Amino acid sequence: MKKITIYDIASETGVSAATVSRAISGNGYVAGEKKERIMELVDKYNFVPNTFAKNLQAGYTKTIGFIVPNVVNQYFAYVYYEFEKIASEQGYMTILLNSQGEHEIESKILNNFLLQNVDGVVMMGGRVDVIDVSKEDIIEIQEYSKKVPVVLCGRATGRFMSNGVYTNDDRGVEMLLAHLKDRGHRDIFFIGGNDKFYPSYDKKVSAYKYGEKMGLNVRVDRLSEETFNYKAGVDSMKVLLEREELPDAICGINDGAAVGAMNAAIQAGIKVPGAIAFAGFDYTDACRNNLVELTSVSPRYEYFAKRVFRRLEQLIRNEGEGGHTLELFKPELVVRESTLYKRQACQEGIMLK
Amino acid sequence: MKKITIYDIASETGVSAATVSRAISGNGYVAGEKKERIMELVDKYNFVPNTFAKNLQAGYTKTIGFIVPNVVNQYFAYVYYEFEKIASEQGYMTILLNSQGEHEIESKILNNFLLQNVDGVVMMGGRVDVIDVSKEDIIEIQEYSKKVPVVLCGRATGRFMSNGVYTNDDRGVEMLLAHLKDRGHRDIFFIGGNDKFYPSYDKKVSAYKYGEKMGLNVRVDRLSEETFNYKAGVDSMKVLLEREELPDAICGINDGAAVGAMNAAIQAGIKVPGAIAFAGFDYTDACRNNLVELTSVSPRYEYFAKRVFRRLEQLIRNEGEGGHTLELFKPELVVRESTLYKRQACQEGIMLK
DNA sequence: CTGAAAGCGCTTACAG
DNA sequence: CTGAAAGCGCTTACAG
Repeated sequence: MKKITIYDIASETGVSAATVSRAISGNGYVAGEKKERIMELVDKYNFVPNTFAKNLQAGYTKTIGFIVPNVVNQYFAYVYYEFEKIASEQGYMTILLNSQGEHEIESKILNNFLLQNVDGVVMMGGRVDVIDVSKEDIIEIQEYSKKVPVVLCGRATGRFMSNGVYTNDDRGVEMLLAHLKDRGHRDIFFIGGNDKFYPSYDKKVSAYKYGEKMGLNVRVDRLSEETFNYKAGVDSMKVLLEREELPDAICGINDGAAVGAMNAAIQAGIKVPGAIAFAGFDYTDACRNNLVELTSVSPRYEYFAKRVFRRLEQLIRNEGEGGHTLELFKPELVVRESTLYKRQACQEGIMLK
Repeated sequence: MKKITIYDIASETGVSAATVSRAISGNGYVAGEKKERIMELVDKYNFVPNTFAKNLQAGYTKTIGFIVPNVVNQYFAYVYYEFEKIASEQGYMTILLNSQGEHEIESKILNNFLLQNVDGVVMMGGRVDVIDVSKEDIIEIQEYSKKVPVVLCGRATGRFMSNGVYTNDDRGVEMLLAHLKDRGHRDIFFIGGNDKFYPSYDKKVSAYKYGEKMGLNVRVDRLSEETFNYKAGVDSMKVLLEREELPDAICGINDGAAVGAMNAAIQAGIKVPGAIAFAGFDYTDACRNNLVELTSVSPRYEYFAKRVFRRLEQLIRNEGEGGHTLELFKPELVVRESTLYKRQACQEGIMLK
């Protein structure tokens, strides 16, 4: 089964390859009657022009490489989903690869993207977020960013001399604390995460900063070996339950941790919503699929993904400012049942609208 | 900034382009000293051979197109994650696109994959699972499967004259019912899903079949406008709670529905685990991230993905049997807390190990 | 071990 | 409106 080419169509129609090319691509004029005959054959043979030959001319691939630690994590799945949607609309295909957050795998993927001649690369997680990156990991990205347009989804991207687009976590924490304060909460406990990753560390710093500013009693203590998952929340809550006094509100480093803590509290017989407020970050499905719906800081996935795409396309087109830029955008606080009670009202058992 | 080519390297080294090609690709002999000088320049210029020119020769892309309705759904995320892992190991890149289950989007994606010259295509969800597909949708896949190797992840793939690799849901239902019977349950209720999709419809048929075979009182009734999510479970449970008598066990069409039902039961003050057993399908994180861990039928993602990849590669290499094949494989029952009690023991309030 | 040359399949000024 | 021809950047028999 021989591959059909533009030449086969040309000879069968009795025209030149150039004319066939024009007829198919729509660039240039072709007599109506000739065009019809050509298109008939295209249909008959299911002819599809060879992209390589095409790209060899064009010099671009309309392909974007996308790295996440793991799509199974819904945070990354949402960002990718939205990104793919806008990229597809703009005629780009997206290659999604999972790095498992491992720097060697990242390197391998980056290299493969290069060999694949992707037009641009988006990278999330892994070394992008690691506070204590090695010199080599930094240099690799610096060099890489010279070869192909790169957008890193993270806050600390200046060190890579690359471009960053990310949620303004500082604002997110501020909004959440303001909301909790408004509900009358004073003792606020942050659980989950660790100090190795910026998204986690930054929230801690912001929590203390705004806690002080707002006159709240904020405490950040991970309380578990686990870090970014449900179990981290369960473990942490169990530790807290041992203590003489419980906080007014508990914030998880992400929704998973928050829901874990909330469920552990429920299991211990604590009235939720009510006796303790709970909140998380990321606004994943975990917020909804639970006994009590969780208040969460949403990165606004669609908007996020669009900003990433827009920046990447600028770079691909060589538009916009050169050098490396960092764009941070404000997240959105989604208030749900878990923080519906006012501290006061809660003590009296009254639920607010 | 001009693109470096093999010719630039050649002239700067004073050798022919052919020699540079040999040095870089490793095909053919090159004098050690020349090779060194060439590789130095490759390093200096960060030279990466143009894949199009390469592929134009080779005739393949080492690229696979993968369609899912939505990666945000963890079932698909797990399959993709495992597939990408094995595909990457074998030197393939995977393009992941979301169809939202819409047939027009599927068509568009399929066409783009063709233009992209992918070596093969994997398709999940959408029309693959729809019982009442249109003639056109069927023909499209039939024709498509002639142009490029395709593996459909579904049970009813014969109609597409294509290749199928899928979980044996019939066995899954059988295993689950056998387990529930073993625990002493007789009245078993299946909730969620609908009759439009095979994975849902098949489970219903199997449930009745094995129910009868095992002497169980099986009932399948979706009880909700919602179908495959948490809310379907919550709604269904609320309906059941209105009835005079509750079943011994409730099975959700997937984990989400099962957890929704379980949570609604807990909220209504029913003792879980204990008074009612709960189970789901897919073994997603929802099974673990909950007050009570859920028993679930796992598709064994890694194995699943490997079978899909293996079959696709056979097709790409033109190995294995021609014609269209359907491979079904046995899932695995993962037993957890939610079905730990025996019916009898539960009535007496004793938990079993 | 190495170079000249043809070829992969398309596109696009150029000249009519 | 159309054809001949060069070119995109690489690879690979072929002949030394």
